[in-house]
Amino acid sequence: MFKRAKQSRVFQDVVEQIQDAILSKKLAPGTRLPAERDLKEMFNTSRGTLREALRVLEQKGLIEIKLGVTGGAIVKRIDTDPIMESLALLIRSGEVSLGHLSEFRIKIESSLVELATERASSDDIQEMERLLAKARQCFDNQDWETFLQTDEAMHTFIGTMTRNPVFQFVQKSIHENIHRYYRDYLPMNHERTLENLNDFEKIIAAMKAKDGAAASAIIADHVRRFHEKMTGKNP
Amino acid sequence: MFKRAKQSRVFQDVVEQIQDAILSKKLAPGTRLPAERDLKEMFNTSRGTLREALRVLEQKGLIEIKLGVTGGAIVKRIDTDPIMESLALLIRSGEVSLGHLSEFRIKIESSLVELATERASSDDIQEMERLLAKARQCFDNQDWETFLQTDEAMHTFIGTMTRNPVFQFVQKSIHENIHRYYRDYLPMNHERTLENLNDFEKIIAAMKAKDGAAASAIIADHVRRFHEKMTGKNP
DNA sequence: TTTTTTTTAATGGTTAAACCATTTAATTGC
DNA sequence: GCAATTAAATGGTTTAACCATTAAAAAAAA
Repeated sequence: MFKRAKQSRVFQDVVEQIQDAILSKKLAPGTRLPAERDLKEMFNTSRGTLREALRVLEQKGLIEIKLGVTGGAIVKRIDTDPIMESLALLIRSGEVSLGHLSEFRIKIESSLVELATERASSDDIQEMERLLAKARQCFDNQDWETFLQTDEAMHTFIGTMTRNPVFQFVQKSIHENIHRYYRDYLPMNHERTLENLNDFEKIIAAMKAKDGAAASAIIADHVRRFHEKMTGKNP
Repeated sequence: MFKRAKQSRVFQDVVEQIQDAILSKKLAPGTRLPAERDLKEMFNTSRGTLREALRVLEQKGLIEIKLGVTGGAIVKRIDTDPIMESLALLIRSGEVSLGHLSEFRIKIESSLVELATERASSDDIQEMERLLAKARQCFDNQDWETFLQTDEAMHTFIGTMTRNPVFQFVQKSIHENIHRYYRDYLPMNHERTLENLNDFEKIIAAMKAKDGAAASAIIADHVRRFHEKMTGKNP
């Protein structure tokens, strides 16, 4: 029913105070906290304990610590990096497999493309075309590493087009982690590259026509082919 | 192109060594690391620096630190708690709104229920019925707090039924964080409670019939009603 | 003997003071 | 003016001691 009341850990109290100040916008991103030697006085603690608190805040992605005379703890804008780092740990530990990830991707990515199509501005579509053109160039140059990067960028950008940060971070997490395997397990080849290019061309066309259902169907098929190859190779 | 080679931070090196040992299963969950005073000798560092490393590992969810004579750093089984903590930070900071979350939920939850229906064992369905019965009891007793808990447990359990940890953690994250708002903004009332009970009754029936499409349609409607009420009240 | 209480020892948590390494700004010398 | 040097502030690290918590061992009581 109840949890223990007080952890008897001073550094936790310091973490909570600074975290609350950041979350309540009392400390804006970019703000520099006082120097360790000053903070330790404010919190009436030792420097070691204060530093443990700063370490935790840094790991949470709330502050960034810089060296040198103008250095110190700077309040960061909260982003999805810590989530992605934790997800990467789950994957590295084997708790989550590539099969799990790509199964999830089949379900989520068609919904995501549909939403992106509804909300796409003409600028968004231009950006997609720019990325596709870049991917084509990589194909011509046989620069598969940059091709993979551009492929990831296209998927991530579709996430951005949803205007919903939840979709954005899910999409970014999934693709960042899938591409890690991708590079390791799948030697790039021309067929796959062409498949990808053709798929994206069709998706952009559907987006221009505001045909969410069509865009959704194309990406579903695109992802399913990928899933089958991956699970076929890594059962 | 390149990142700076060495951070000149000793504790980072300690973090990486221990993290790698855990991820490569050289240190199994439940293993107790040597005492701080021994570890500091092994890494040839000071206790303060070593403790900063342990703090980071603790925050990453890789170890748990206990007090007392049998205490110390114990290797944890990696789970989704750190991801959910980070997501909660994103939400608290305002980077993610309830509208964002529930829009995502509409898209994901029907896929999730469909998958759960495909994979449901008879034990799973029994557990769902047990949870529904508990929810009914809360309704009779007008115990809305426990009702909300049970509602969350049912949604989370549907995630478990997918047998896919990605769906599980997404479902758990979403609902844990939605219910936080739920409690704050929506005074519980009989209509909503009855709606929820009826929805779950239908979903369980569809699961028994292995009718994923039906189960999916019911949950989609269930979530959509919730989304409309929430976005209506929090525009 | 069994139970309760006390003691003990190992562990993490904290403090203090000093020194090292990095970085930028101020100073110096040309 | 410009380059080299110096100085100062900051985080990073070390050391040595003490405090607080916990569970096992020992002692006392029943």
